[in-house]
Amino acid sequence: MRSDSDLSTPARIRDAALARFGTDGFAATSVRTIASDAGVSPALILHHFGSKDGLREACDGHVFAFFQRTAGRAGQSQTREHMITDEAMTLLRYLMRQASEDSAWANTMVAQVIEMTKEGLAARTERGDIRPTADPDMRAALLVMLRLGPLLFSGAIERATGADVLTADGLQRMYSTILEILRTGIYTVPHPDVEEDPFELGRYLGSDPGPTDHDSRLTTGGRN
Amino acid sequence: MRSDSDLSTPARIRDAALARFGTDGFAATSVRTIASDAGVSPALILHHFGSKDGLREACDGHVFAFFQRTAGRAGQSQTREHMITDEAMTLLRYLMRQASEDSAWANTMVAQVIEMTKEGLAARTERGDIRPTADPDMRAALLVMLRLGPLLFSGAIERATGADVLTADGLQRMYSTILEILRTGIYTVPHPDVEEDPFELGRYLGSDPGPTDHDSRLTTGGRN
DNA sequence: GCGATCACTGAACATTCGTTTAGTCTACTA
DNA sequence: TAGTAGACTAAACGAATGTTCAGTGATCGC
Repeated sequence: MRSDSDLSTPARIRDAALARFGTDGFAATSVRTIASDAGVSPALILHHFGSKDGLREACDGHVFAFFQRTAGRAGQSQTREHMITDEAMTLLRYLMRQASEDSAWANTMVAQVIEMTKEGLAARTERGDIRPTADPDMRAALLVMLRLGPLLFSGAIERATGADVLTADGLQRMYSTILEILRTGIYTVPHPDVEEDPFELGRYLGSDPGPTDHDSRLTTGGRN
Repeated sequence: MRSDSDLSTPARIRDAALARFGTDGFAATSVRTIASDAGVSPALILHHFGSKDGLREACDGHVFAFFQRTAGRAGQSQTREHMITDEAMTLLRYLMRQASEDSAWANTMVAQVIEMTKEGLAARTERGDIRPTADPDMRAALLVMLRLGPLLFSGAIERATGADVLTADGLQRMYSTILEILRTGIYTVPHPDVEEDPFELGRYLGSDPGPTDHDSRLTTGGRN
């Protein structure tokens, strides 16, 4: 295990940026915040990376390089361990955050992940392990979303389930349930009546959690 | 169909804010942008809502009121239509965006959606329609994520599948595939060997899509 | 007609933002 | 040992941010 101080200064800055961009988003994170996290001056960041955008590109590059590296070890893993390391989780979260903010690079990257997932599923379908589907692209996309999307909603998921999916324990619990769903689905029969669908949005909302008086302003009009 | 000009000015401002906050996020959206969208001066927004935060609370309240209203019509829908209206989609996207930005209100709201989904699933499990599960909370959370999470990743999904999940057609295609997964899962046998899991992250990444020179800065050092 | 009220705006406010500049300190090289 | 290069910072820059303020014009009750 390397400690933060073992890293070069640019790498320390980049890691601080990755964490902040991943949790708070690009626009909501200031250069000064990253500088403070990394223990350097704001000017040094621009000295090394040219601009805030340049820093983001360095983050993109680091994410790509990391997965490029781990991709080389794919299929050679000796363990049954599917767990994500803390480092990979930070990078995946950054990637998904960037995609949610519609970064062209991140969108293409996620699309590639979906593509490779589709290919993996197709290969196993040919071998008979995986069911064929009417829409392989969409199925692969949804499976990637199911696995990586929750990284951006850890707060809501924790409130609902008590599990923090950003920790190893919570992630394990999530993966178990994902596998359960992918094994048998959720219906007892393959062709259920979906009319009474549990996702009908109308029945979704309960009591208002907020401290706000909400729409009242729209009727009382202004405040002067 | 009402047009924008039929709405009161505060409502028009609020709708512009909902759209912008939902697509770009709260921090990345300026009061001036919303004012321009709504065709008013920035000062008027603060006249009606007090602050940018007050405007967000009004958005929260509107989202809550909308679903509170449609919840009253739950189970009474005469059609088999599970489609989301454009308005509901905008509001759901706003809600998920807020949750992804860790808004306490949105997190609680999404947690409530998960809770009600869990209750719906439990009731149907008792009737024998839905399989029991070892982790009802997590399953409900994942189903909600599967359905609503993609609203924040429409760009990546479109790049991978060609379907824009923010339109009725794309959404229909997504829902069909979700139902397919929930009917039978993806495995041909209920207890597959998950060691060779299609989600293993190592095999995920292909060629770099970016125009960036990436990590090179970290080794060449600075730019001066 | 008159005062009050309220929707609404232009201009300015203070703060924060990303960025630039000038300069210090350290380390290596000739 | 003089000189150069690069890591690094304090201070300031202009632009953008959220917000305030003074004021205009219309509407309404009296």
